[in-house]
Amino acid sequence: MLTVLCERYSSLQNQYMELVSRNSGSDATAATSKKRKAECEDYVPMIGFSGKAESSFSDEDSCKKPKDCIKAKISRAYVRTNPSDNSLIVRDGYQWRKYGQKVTRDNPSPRAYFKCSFAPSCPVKKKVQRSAEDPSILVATYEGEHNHAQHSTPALSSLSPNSGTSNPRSAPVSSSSSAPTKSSPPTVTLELMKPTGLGNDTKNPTQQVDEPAIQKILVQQMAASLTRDPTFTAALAAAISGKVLDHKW
DNA sequence: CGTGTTTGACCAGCGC
DNA sequence: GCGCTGGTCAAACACG
Repeated sequence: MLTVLCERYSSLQNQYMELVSRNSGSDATAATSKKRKAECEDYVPMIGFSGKAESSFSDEDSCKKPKDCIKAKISRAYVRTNPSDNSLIVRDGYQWRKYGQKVTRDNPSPRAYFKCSFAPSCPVKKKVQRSAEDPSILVATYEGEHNHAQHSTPALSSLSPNSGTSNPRSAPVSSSSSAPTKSSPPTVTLELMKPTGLGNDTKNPTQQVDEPAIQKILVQQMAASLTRDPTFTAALAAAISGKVLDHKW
């Protein structure tokens, strides 16, 4: 089931990338041309899975005007959530304090403004808004870099804008039942490996598992531990139903 | 009582 | 200069 899930995830991601690349030439540039000075990023959206996402980074190659980008590193993360969930909470391992919310012109859903709880010593800010195209996707824009370590849910470290892409050799699935904040309900994180990480990446034979039996045992153990977690099954059902709906493009 | 959220008001940048 | 818009402030409020 996980393999099928990965394959469908890959194909859906490819379709989404195609759509984005098609639209980026016309709508995106027109829409961003009227934006203010701070919005100088180009984005390569990467949709995550089951409420979590891979971050996309635009620090070095996106800013055409260096003067606009000196003050803060800007990155953006796309997070898939349950569309019925109205909260603008993106759990990325850091603790945030909300200081404002605003309805913007180009998007009917409100935009929430967060500061790192370590402010003012940590200057990082975060903006979270639902995607206008797909309400199930939260767009989190990070400004600045944390000058401290994460202090909750290290399992979500791959969501951090400063941590980069998660290591494909790390555990592909992690569950987190401990809520870092009182307002965040317990969730299950499903960080699926990309297809290249499943052992069929011929470019990097040293990372392949030599013994299929070990792989099989690992998969069985992961599946057993996951199926024991009722929150995982609920989250998986929600993710699959969301993907099915997304497929009707 | 301390901490975090909500929300209206205010401010600054930008285009006309 | 004026109006629009995004971003921030801060008092009021909620909650444990």
